[in-house]
Parts: sequence; C-alpha cells; structure tokens
Amino acid sequence: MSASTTTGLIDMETLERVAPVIRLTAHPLRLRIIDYLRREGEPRCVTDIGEALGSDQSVTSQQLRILRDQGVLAGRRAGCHMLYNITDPSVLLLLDCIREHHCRRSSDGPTAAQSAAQTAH
Amino acid sequence: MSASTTTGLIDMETLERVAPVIRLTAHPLRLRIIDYLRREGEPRCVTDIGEALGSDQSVTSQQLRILRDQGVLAGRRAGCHMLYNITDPSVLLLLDCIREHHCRRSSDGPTAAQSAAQTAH
DNA sequence: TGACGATATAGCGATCTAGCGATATAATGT
DNA sequence: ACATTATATCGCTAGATCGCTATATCGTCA
Repeated sequence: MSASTTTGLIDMETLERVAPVIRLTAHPLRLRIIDYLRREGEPRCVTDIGEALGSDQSVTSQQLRILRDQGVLAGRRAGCHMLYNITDPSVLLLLDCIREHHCRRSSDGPTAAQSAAQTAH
Repeated sequence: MSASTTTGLIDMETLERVAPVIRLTAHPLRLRIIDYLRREGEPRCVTDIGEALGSDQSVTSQQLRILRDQGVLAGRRAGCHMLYNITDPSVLLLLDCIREHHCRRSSDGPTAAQSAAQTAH
C-alpha cells in the first residue's frame, strides 16, 4: 500500500520547481504588467509600462526583472529602450483564470468555497 | 489619453484580492495536498493526507488551515476526524496548467521562454 | 568625451512566510 | 472522569519579499 500512495500525483520536484514561478507571478503589479503586455500585443518598454500602470521606474524595472528571471517575460534592447514581451503563454491562462475567478467571487456574492469554509468551522 | 491606458485590463483591486490566494496556493506541499485530494475524489482527513504525502501532522494541519482560509478547501467534522475537500475548482485549472508546464519545461529541454530570457540579456 | 534619457542595481527597514517542537483543544470509548 | 486518538494552535527563529531612495550602468547624440 505504501508504493501507490502518491502515484498519479505531480511529483514533488516538479512542484518545487514550478511553485516559485507561480508564487512570484502572483503579485498585483506583476500580474498587471503581464495583462498590459498582453493587451498591447507587442513589446513595450519600461517607461511605457510604468506610465501606463502608474508605477515608479525603479519599481517597474524590478518587477520586470523578477518576471524575466522566472522566464515569464523576455526583454530585448532597442536603442536605449528595453522592450519586454511575454514568453510564457501559460501565464495568460492564469490571467484568464483570474477573470473567471473575479466574476465568480465578486458578482455572485459569497462563493461556494467561502460559505463552505465558514460553515465548516 | 490618460483615460484609456488601463481600460480592458483587470483592475488593481481584483488583482490585489486574488493574488494572495494564488500566492499562498503556489506552495509545493499545498499544491500536493490539493492534487492528492483531487485524485482521491472524496474528502480525506489530516492523518491520511499527512501519511500519504509524508508530511508531519502539525505541518499538514497548518497547510490545510491556510488553504481553508483562502477558500480553496473546506473541512467538515466526522467524528474525531476532519475531512477536507476542494471547494474552489479553479485551483484544479492551476494544477492542469502545472502539468502542461511540467511537460513543456522538463521534456523539451530549454524552453522558448528560458532561451529567450538568456539571449535577451 | 560629455551630457542626457533610459534602465538597472544596491541598500535598507518593515512585513510576511516557512518549518519545527511543544502544547492545547476536541471527540470518542471505557 | 480518564485515557486515547485526532486536530489545531502557539512560540520561535530563519529566511524571503516588499516598496522605497539613491546611485550606478548603458546607449545615443552632439
């Protein structure tokens, strides 16, 4: 019985590798940056992103670096600009998921999850 | 021009509300717990989960509480057991996404995202 | 080369998170 | 009531993350 307790589950190594990517991506401003880049459809520079989202240059650059380190974004030089674009399509699924999440959570009032979590205690 | 820079994007309030849920869910053991509960198909108690995943009782209980606080899981009493089940279906999408992610990243070698991130520097 | 615009990094204090051991609470059966 | 099993919480230390300011680097043009 001990051999099959975890068969069929995603192995721990994979989770330990992927979890940080998701965790670091799940940040309000960083998600917004990704959403912005998606809507724009083409690479944007740091200044554009910062101005559009109202975030400071330094902060914007830091977030971009984090996302780049995770392989979510990539940046290429264009003159004195740095153009960033989305390189990991799976984060777009995450955004789609958030859109649904949003509708379910805020429009429909308390969700099955929330009410269940309360009554369960 | 200032009015339409962020139209069509997920609003910041939504992101600030959803991001913590994703961030706290994106934890190796917690993802594994969710994956385990999904595979089992029916609610499981703390001891079962801990034994199956090889995690300490205290740690397991803590993770379950975090997931319950986020509305991802719910627990109901059954005698002296506490049976947990998944209440937020969207986390299953996250797991599916990880499975794809896993295949793309580990099987195909360096991914487009990773190579692009390196050449971009 | 020197000034300037654009981007990246360093350093800091504050806050959050991870695990762990010890202990407290809850439910059951005797 | 008491012992037992199951679950939850507490207290702690170490490490991660956040947002900010100041400063450094890079690329362009005169």
